[in-house]
Amino acid sequence: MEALNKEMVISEIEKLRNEIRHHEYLYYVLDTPKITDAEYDVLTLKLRELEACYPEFITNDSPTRRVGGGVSSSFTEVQHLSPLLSLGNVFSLRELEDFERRVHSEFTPETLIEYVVEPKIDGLACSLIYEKGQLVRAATRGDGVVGEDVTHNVRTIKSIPLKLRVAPGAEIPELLDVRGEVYMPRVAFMRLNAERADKGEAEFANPRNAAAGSLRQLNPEVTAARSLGFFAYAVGTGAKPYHAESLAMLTAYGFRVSENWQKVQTISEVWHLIELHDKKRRELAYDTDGVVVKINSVEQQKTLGATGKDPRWAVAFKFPPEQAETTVKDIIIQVGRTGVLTPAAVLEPVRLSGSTISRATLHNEDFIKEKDIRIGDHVIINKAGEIIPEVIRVVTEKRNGQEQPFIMPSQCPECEWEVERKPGEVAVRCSNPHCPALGREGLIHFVSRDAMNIDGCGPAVINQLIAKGLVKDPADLYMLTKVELLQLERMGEKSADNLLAAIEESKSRTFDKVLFALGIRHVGAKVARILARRFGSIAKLKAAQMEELSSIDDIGPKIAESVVSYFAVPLHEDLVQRLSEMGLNFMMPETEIIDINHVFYGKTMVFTGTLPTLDRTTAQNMALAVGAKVASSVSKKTDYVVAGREAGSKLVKAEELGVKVLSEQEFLALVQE
DNA sequence: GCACCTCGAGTTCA
DNA sequence: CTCGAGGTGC
Repeated sequence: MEALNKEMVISEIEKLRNEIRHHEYLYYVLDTPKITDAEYDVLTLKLRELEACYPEFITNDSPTRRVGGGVSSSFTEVQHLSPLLSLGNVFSLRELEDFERRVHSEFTPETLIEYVVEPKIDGLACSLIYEKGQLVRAATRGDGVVGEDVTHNVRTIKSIPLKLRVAPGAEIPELLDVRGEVYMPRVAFMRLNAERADKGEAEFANPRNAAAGSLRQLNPEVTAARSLGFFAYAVGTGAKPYHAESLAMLTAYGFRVSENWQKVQTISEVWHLIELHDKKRRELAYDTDGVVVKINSVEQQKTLGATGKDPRWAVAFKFPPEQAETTVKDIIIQVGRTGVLTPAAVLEPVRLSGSTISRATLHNEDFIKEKDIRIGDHVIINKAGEIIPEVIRVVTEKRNGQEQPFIMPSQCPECEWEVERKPGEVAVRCSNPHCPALGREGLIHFVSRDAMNIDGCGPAVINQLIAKGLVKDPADLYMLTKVELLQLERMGEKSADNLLAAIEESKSRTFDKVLFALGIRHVGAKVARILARRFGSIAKLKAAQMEELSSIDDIGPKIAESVVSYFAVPLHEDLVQRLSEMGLNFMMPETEIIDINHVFYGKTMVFTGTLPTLDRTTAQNMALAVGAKVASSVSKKTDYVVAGREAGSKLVKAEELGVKVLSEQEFLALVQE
């Protein structure tokens, strides 16, 4: 009796939930509501009451549970199941045809290639993970590999099903990784900005920024009130053999998929669709910034592969960005930490896609010459990648003859030294080793996030420290006292304590960071790490000669020369000495040092088959940790193949080529030596 | 010697 | 984000 009753309640609740889910689907996904808002409210209220009576039957996928979990204090990082790739951009028919040519060159002439063309929503990419049909995690794109966990906010988006729509009896996928774009409809954006303006809060520049800001709310209730939408456009894990099938599957599972996608076979058809999308984009309720063109067949996608970050099987055609016209008031010169003189245009401030632009980089002398940019010119600017202002061209018809051609100064604006331009180089340099710009910019680099990461020490503070004569080089930072800091403007007790603590804390940075912070030419974050791990200590690095350095992978003669000549300067030697006395790390932890005598050092290794105890990534990481290179296919350059069960063709090839084959056991024994 | 990729360096605004 | 330049593979 008891059990029967319980089942009746559950079935009643579930029936109600499904009804609500269906109405949400009709309203938010299909845009064809069958009931009024009031009727919808009645249904949800009824469900809430029922759930309140039987809290033990509340499930996480219930439509009443979109907002839950309360306010959190931060976002955690999550690794994507497979990377969320970014797409290469094309801006013209010509570039689109180049794409077509590249694709066709990989296949025989008679191969049928189908393209799927879909609008590119201007929002932010997210990955939604469904386990057994339930939404369990949502993450932003981040750097493509690791993103931020925004599950609690994404749950509030009503066009995202908390539970996949699966027909009764149909199979529920174990794991599904849905990729799509979270966006804010234009109406919602305008309403939000109006509200913010009323409250005297800063307005968002565009719907995309608003969507991003809304998704990064710590309180999901705020997100829920922002009426965000979601378009699904791809499947990671769980994809079908054809992209078009994956889209159809997403539609069936209850996602909103752009209804305007089409499958075509030629680039001229693609171009035709792009023109159509461009014409129609103003009529849509949301912003689009282009059109995505993908190869339909996943098998063909795999053949094409990826180059670095971008897949070779898809491109994003970008609509021409917003432009603005303004005048060049002046051209100024900035001196960077390497002594390069960089010209910048001072512009008459102008609004452009949400912000006011007053400056634009002009890169170098050649750029100005090529575009013939003169002081007083009218110019067209846009924002490259929606962020960085760029001068596109001069409006020559508006010239009146008063414009001043730009002449690169022959002296450094900071120290009046003669500047030089080496043959074959674009950059003009001030080579005064005591140029104040070098010291200042060097310090700014030293404290920057990827180097010593000293918080509360921005350019404003650095400039004051130099002006007051408190700091001349990075080592002086570690001698600062609170009394000295309090002399600075806008520096109170609290900020001074924080800054001192941040400086102290920076002493824990590892050697590779310290090496990068020194700012040796051609030694960026990556190269610094390679050098730090290869030599282990500053003493060994200093002792290294040209040949030894340039024999290292990724280090060529230029970098080697730069490193050797850096340490040959007494001033630099002295700096390193003092920093070392201050307690900075000039040694790599033992575990991070690469042993060049290790059997696998510099060897190319391929892992294949199922290893008995390790998973493949772990094994590969172990190999990388001792300085091996991991490759995916066997060639005559391969030194070792580590093979597990069901190793297949790679093992056969290794045997053919006479490459040494190791078992997991042998690999482990050798790697741990 | 050339093509391709990766890295370094400089960059804007809120 | 974009450019130039360094490094490497063909």
